[in-house]
Amino acid sequence: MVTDTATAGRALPHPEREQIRLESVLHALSDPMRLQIVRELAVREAELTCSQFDLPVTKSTSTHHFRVLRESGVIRQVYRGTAKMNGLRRDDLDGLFPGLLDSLLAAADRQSGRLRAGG
Amino acid sequence: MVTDTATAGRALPHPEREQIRLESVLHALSDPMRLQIVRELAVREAELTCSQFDLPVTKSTSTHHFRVLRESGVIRQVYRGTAKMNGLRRDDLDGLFPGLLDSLLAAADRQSGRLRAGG
DNA sequence: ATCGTAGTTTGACATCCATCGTAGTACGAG
DNA sequence: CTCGTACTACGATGGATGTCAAACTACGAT
Repeated sequence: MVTDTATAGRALPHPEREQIRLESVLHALSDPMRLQIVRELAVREAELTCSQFDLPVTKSTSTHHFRVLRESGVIRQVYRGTAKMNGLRRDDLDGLFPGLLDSLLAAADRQSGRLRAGG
Repeated sequence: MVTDTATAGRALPHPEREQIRLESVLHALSDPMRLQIVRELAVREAELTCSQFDLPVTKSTSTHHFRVLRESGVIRQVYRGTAKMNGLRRDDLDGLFPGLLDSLLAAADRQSGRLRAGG
């Protein structure tokens, strides 16, 4: 039943670093749900399972968003047992677009604070 | 008689600086056509008319893209006679999200060079 | 073997989006 | 007033997107 990649679990397609397209990254981050996921991944600085995020959508929709993030090269997903660990591809993004991720995260933080303060 | 600033015939709705949303900016820039427009505006550092861009789409589509950029707060559009001048809202964007625009432009430049080199 | 947990897949649906063509509007020059 | 230029508005269309519900798969624990 289990394939020969048993310990690694199922294989998930990721773009190579060189294949990551800026437009796809921006598109991935232009969704509030996905931006929230990325912000949380960045602040925790750890790999998180999908279910550790408290997203106001169903599981199917979560799956969809995580896949968009993975296929655009923003996160890396790895199976560990029944869980699926999600990690930010910080090295790849920083290598490709130095400073971009930090600017984006800072911008998101700023806006978040601004919205919280100004209503 | 050509007046300096106020032709003021048609007024175009722009979001105030505080109304600009990061997600909308990212969405606006996630389209290749619009990213190209913004890059050109940035490198020229001047206001350009719509027709000064050499976009591989029809005029209707151009109008659409410029409107998305304006409504997201990335560019400012002003009528001058029959022409429509387009300018990057650098001050507003830098004020809201310091460093973001430059990081994005640098990322776009990098990718452009990478794609040109690696075919 | 059975079960529960975690996530996937499929199908459906409403919406949005990029694009086009054609017809229309605004403005300056003659 | 008429004409050309520059851009807009409208309608259409094919494709992507976000969302859900329901059925399904994979894995660890009991």
